[in-house]
Amino acid sequence: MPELPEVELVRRSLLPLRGRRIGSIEILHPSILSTPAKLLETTAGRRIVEVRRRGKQLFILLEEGAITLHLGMTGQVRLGAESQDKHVAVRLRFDDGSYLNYVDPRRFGAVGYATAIEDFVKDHRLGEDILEIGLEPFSRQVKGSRRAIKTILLDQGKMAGLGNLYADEALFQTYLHPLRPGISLSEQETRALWRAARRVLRRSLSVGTDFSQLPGTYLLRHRAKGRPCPRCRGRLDSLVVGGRTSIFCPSCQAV
DNA sequence: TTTCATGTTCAGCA
DNA sequence: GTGCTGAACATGAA
Repeated sequence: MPELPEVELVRRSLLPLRGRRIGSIEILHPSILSTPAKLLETTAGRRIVEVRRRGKQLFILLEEGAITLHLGMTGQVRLGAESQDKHVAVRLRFDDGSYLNYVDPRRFGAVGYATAIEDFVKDHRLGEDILEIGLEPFSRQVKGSRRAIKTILLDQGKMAGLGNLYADEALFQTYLHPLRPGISLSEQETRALWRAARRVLRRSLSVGTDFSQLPGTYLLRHRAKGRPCPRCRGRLDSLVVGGRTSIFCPSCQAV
């Protein structure tokens, strides 16, 4: 599921929950809890007022406090009936008898309780949302570091929302090698990257994150080592940066 | 059977 | 303090 566009779709799907009151909370896989179960259970009886997102992090705002939700690598939200899936980690029952099932086979996700979004953002050092960040702060983050640009883009404390796939896409569209030190980017390259990152996320959102509906020139449609680059037909290559596999075109994205 | 995966965090080390 | 690597978490798909 989870990079910014996928999480944003989940946020939108949760908006109809506004106004509903939480009846009870069932915790089936406690290992995904990021705060004590007791805290989460105190939300029983409270009404949902809004659903917000910052990067890949979701906040279900209540009359008081918020339920925090991160989809990890395989998290899914299923609304409606009570799911019997063995991977349901947390289940909320609402006053109208409907359910929110949080399903997460790998259990890398996290569900918890926060008093306020601002506290959570501070505690988890979450950077500004990549769709919200202005060119100036983006540029400061990029040019203020000697680290590989790919690593900077993935650092949720610098800017929140880009994951491995969309970071590669933004670099591909900007002809930048993933290992280029942030500090080495020109003004022009930095601006192009800022634009590309936002463009790519919005475009994916506009097609409901269905990659097959993205333009054929997108790297996302061809992400595999050895396959032809959609621009120059050269062979795509891979490289591990910051522990993640980067797919790039060695000829379009020269160091 | 083995490898790899759209994420995050932490220990260890230079 | 900076920054890199590897491991850990747990499961399923190729």
